[in-house]
Amino acid sequence: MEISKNFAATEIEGKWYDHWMSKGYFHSEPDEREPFTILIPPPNVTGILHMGHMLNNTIQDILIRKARLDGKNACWVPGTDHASIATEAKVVKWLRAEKGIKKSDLTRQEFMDYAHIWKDKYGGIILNQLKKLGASCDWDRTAFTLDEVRSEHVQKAFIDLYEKGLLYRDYRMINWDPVAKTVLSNEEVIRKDVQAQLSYIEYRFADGSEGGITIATQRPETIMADVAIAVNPKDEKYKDLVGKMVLIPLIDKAIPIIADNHVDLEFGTGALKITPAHAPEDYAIGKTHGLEVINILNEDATINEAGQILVGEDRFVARKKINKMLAESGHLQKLEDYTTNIGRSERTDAVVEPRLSLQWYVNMKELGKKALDAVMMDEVQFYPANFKNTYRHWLENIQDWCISRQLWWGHRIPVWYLGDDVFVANSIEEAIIKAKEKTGNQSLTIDDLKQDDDALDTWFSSWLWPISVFDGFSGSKEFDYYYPTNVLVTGWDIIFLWVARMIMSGYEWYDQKPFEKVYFTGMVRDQQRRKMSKSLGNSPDALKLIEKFGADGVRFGMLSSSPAGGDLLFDEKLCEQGRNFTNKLWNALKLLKGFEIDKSLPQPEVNVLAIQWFENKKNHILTEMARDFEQFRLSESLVRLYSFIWGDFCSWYLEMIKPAYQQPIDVATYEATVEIFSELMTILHPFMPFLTEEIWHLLKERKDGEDCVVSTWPTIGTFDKTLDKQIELTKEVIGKVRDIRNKNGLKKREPLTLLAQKSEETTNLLSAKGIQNLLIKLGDLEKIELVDQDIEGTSVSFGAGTGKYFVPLNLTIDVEAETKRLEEELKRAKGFVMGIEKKLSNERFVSNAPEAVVAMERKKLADGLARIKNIEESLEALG
RNA sequence: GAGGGUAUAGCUCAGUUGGUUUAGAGCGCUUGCUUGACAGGCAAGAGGUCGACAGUUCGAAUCUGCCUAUCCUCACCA
Repeated sequence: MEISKNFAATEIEGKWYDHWMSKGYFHSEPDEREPFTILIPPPNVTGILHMGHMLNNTIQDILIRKARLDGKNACWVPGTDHASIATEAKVVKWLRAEKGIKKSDLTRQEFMDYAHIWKDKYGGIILNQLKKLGASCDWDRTAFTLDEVRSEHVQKAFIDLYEKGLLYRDYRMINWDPVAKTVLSNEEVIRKDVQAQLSYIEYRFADGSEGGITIATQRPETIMADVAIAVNPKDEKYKDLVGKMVLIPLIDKAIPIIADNHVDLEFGTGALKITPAHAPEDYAIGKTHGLEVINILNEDATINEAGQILVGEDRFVARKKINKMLAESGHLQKLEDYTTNIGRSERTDAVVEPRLSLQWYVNMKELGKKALDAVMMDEVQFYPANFKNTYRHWLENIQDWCISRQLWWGHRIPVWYLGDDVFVANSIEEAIIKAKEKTGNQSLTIDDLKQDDDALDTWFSSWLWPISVFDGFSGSKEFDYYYPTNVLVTGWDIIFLWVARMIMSGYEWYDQKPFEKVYFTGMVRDQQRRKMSKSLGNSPDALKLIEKFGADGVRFGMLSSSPAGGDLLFDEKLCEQGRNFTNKLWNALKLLKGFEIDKSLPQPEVNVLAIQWFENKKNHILTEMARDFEQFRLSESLVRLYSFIWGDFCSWYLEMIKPAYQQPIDVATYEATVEIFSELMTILHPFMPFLTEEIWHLLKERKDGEDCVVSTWPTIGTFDKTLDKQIELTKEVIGKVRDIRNKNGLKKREPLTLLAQKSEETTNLLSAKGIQNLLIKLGDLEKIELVDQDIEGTSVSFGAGTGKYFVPLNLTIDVEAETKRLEEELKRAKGFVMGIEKKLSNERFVSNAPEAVVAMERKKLADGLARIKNIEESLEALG
C-alpha cells in the first residue's frame, strides 16, 4: 500500500467523523453498563467557536472518548442556551437593518416568531463547529434551553419554588442595563476601576444668606433628583447647618440639610447629596428620613421631564453639559480626578444604572446552604480544589437572585395578575380557576387577567440543565440512569452564574448532586496575558487554526499547556508542535509499512529485547496515565504520552528493530510492532482522534465495526524496573559514543570499537541477552570487549552508570581539553559524594531515616566513589 | 476594605503524602548532520544558589511564619 507523503488532515477528518456518525458510536442509550456522562456547558445559540470553547470541549471529548475506550456507556449531551439579552439585541438589530421593523411595532408573538426564524438561520453554528474539532457528542440528544421540554422544566421550577415560598416579588434598587432595557442580576454586572472626576458643587442657602454647602459628586447630572444634603451628625463644621434649606443649583429647588450616620466625614467635603432614585445608599438614607423619590432618568438613561433641564439628553452628555453650566453659574468649585468602580453589563457593556423597580427574586439563603455543604464536604469535588474557597466566600455572602428580565426572547414568567392578586400557574386556564377560587367571582374571563410581561433570566433555565436534558421532571428512565453526571468541565468565570446554581437545583429537587466532579479550565489568554476577546481582536479564528494545523494538532496545542484552573497563554506554536507530532507518527507508519517482510527470517535477539523493553515501559506509562486521568492532569498525560511515542517508540524502538538498509524484517517483529503501534493509537485516541483512527486502519485490515474509537484501552501489566534500567544504561552508553563522534568530527557510520572496563555492572550489562547487539547496532560499533585495565594512548574514556568505557581512536587526543573535561566531572562527582557523606555521618540521619533511604544513600555513595576512581584513573592515564 | 492564587532554565510550565544518583519538559539557543520514515527532521550540548529571610526536620523546591513581587475574586462609600 502506498502511503501519502504527508498526513492530509482535512480530508481524513471529514471522512472519519462521518464514519463514526454513521455507525452511531456517539449515541448512548441506558443499558446495564456503567454510565459516564458529561453535559456540555451550553454555549450561546448565536455564538461561534472561540478559543475558550476549543479548550473546554477538547477536554470533555478526551474524557468521553477515554470512557468509551474503557468500556463505559459514554454519553456527552450537547446543546445551546438562548442567551436572552445577547440574542434579543441581535434580533432587534437584524429586524431594523434587514426588515426595517422596530421592536415596538411588533406584538410579543410576532417578535418571537421572527426571533425563531433568526435563530434557525444563524443559530447553532457552533454545534457544527464542534464537530470539526472532533467532539463526540450524542447529537440525537441535542437540547436547547428554549425548546419545549426545557421550557416545561423552567415553568415547573418557577411554580414549585413559588409554592414553597422560595420565590417572591419585590420593589428594590436593581442593576439596570439601559441598552438592553432590562434588569440584571449582580453576577451579570462586571465591575472595573475607571478614571472619573468628582465635581465639587456649591448649594447656596435658600434664605438668601451668604454661602452654602459644597458637596462632591461623580454624577452631577443627577442633582435635579436631589432631595436633601446629608452630613454626619458628628461633623463639627456642619453642625449648625442641619435643618437649613439649600437650593439645588440651576433649578433652584429648595432641599433640607439633614444629619445621618452613614455619611463619611473624610470623603470629599463630608457633605453628601441625597438622590434616592439613583443610588442605593441614598435610597436607604432617604427611606429612613421619609424623603421623596424623584426619578429623572428614562429606561434608556436619558433625562426625563422630571429633570426640568437637559431633558432628552443622554446621562453622559448631560454630565459634560451640566458641569459647564455649573461652572458658568459659579456653582462648580473644582473638578478632581478620582478612581471609582463602575459596573457594566456583561452582555451589552453598557454602564449599569441603579434603578428602582419591581422584580422577581429567588431566596438564596435556603438553596445556598445545601449547595455550600455539598462542596465543602467534597460530595461535589472541585478540581483544582482551591476554588472551594471562592465558592464558599460567595455562598456565605449570597444575595437573592433577581430572575425577571424585561425581555421577550426567553421563558415568559408564568404569573397572571388580577388587580393586586397574583396567580402563578401553568397556563392562563389554570390561572383563571385559581382566580375564581380566590375571588369567588365565577364570571372572570381570560381578558380579566394580565400575564406578567417579563421573561426569566437565561440562567434560570441553565441551572436546570442537568435535570432538564434528561427530562427529569417527567421521571424519565434516562434521568435515573445518567443522573448524577460524572464531571462538569467549565471555566471558573461562571462558577457563580452557573455551577453553584446547578448544585442548588440538584439538591432542591432531588436532594442529589448534579455531578460528581467539576473541572475548572483555565482562561485562554494571549502572549501578553490578556484575556482573549472580540473587542481586543486578539483571538485567532478557531476554524482557520483547524485548517492550518488539523483538528488533532489544535487539540494537542490547546491541551499541552493547560493545567486545570491556570491560564493558558495561547501560542500558535503549540498547535504547530501538535501538527509536527501527527507528521512524526505518519512517518513512523510510512517506515513500518515500507518494510519488506521475510517469513523465513528468524527473529533477531535485539528485536526480542526491544519488544520486551517497550511493552514493559508501556505498562509504566499506562500506570502513570491512569493516575493522571484520575486527577484530571490531562496536559501532563498528553506530554507523557508524547515523549513516550516520539522518544521511546520512534527514536529508540523503531531504530532498534529497523532492518539494515534494503534488508527485510522478520514476520514476528513486524506483527508485534503492528500490535504495539495499534495500542499506541488507542491510547492516543482521546487526544488525537482523527490521526489515530486513520493510522489504526492503515496498520492492518480491520473488520466492519472494528474502529479505533471503539477499541479497548489496554490492560496494564507489570513493570520490571531492572529491565528498564538496563536499557536506560545502554541508551546512555550509546549516547556517549555518539557524543565522541560529534566531538571528534567522526562520521556517523564510521565503525568504532567499544571497550568496557570489567566491573559487576559492565559484566552484567554486556552478558544480558541482546544488549551487545543493541550497542553495536545503534552505536555503529564493530566490536565490544571487556578489558581488565585502562587503555593507554589514543583512546577516549567516558563513564556511564558506574562503569567506565573506552573508545580507541586513531587521532591525537587534545590532552588539555580532555583533562579539563575530566576535572570538571571529578569536581561534580566529589561534590555529590561529599553531600552524601555528610548525610551518612550524621548519627541522627542513620538512626532516624527509614532503612531503605539509608541503604539508598549508601548505594549512592558507593556508586559515587566508583565514579571518582574511574575519573582519577583516566586523568592519571592522560599524564 | 475582605479573601484567594502564583513566584523553579531566556520564555511557558511540570515536579503527585518531604528522601530514587546534588532539579525535569516543550519552545528558544549552541554545535554537527543533503543518514535510506521524517529539515514539520536526526544526534549531541549549554543553561537553574527552586523570589528573600527565619523556622520545623536526620533530611525542604516540597511543611510553617514573616517579607517582597505579581495576578485574580468578592464588596453600595458619594
